[in-house]
Amino acid sequence: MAEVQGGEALLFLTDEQLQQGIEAMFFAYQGFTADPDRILGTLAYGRAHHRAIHFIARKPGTTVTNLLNILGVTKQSLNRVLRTLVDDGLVASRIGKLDKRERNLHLTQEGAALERELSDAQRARMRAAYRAAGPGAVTGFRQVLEAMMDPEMRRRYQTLREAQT
Amino acid sequence: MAEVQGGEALLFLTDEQLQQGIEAMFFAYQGFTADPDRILGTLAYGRAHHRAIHFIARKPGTTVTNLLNILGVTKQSLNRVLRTLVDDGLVASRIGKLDKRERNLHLTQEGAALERELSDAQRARMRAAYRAAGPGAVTGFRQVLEAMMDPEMRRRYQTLREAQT
DNA sequence: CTTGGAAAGTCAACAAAGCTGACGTAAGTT
DNA sequence: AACTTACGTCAGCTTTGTTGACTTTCCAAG
Repeated sequence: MAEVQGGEALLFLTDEQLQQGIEAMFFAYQGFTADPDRILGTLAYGRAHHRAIHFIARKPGTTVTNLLNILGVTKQSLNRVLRTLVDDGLVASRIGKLDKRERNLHLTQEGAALERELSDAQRARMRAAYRAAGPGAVTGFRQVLEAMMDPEMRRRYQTLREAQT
Repeated sequence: MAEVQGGEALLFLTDEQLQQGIEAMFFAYQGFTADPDRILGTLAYGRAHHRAIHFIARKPGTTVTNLLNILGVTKQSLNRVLRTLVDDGLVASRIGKLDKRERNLHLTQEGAALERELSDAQRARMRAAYRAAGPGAVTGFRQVLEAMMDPEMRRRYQTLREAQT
């Protein structure tokens, strides 16, 4: 019976199956970061810069504190990265209009160009993976990933989804 | 028609959808490593130690070079981690019987105990995510992850699956 | 059988990026 | 006026990656 197949996955979640899921995450994440890493390697930037650029592009005008919460690092760590990006003219940090303590972060033209280059590479891989796995798999993929997040991060992830620029 | 749904996911892969997949990977990976990181934080170990322990447990007697290929780091980087594990009595490094240049790596009782603690935490989260997402989602999850890997890594991943101790 | 190269592993030094703690300044809030 | 928040920075430490130089061991060609 077909029911056995589905039931099996739910009821007989062997340690071996879970282990394979864990290893799949590990190897897939390597692939996930491989293309941007290659591009960044040629410049003087790392993965931390990519993450900052990504989320500034995603939510233009976002504040430092907001970025901090999304990335889950300390402000000292983020500041180091942000400073180089501002100094190099990839990111503009403007004093907030309403609350002058805040800094609103935007990508400059140059920053947006790098963002596009990085995103294009990563999206191309994601697209290829989606295509290879098929439409049904995509839904499952997203469901499991979402369930794997910490509740706090899931909230932020969903917030990003809603705020589609 | 139901066909439209499936077709849509394939044909209308908007950048926005791909972007969400990318962000899901990012946030999910944070959750994926959160539990082991918490445990490791109390000890003097980090994520690199976890990875080494994991794959030694997975393939007892494996060599340093093999581990190197799986982890995708330099041997010097791995060596540092390995040395502390050996010094602390978590890993046994025995000179190879056939080829004395090789070292066969095994977990000691103490090492196996830590491995179990870490694995249990990570498996628990994976199990919870699988349960929450449902049996159908699990297949899709694995398919997309597998498609996202570099071919080289996919080969290694599949090798691990076959060699179930 | 020797010798020369390749492979496995180790030591040293450096870089990226995370962390904590302390402190300063400006701007809101009570 | 006192408190809090947002941001930036200095200093110092840790983990984990990198390259370069080295030893030991193995194997194969001469």
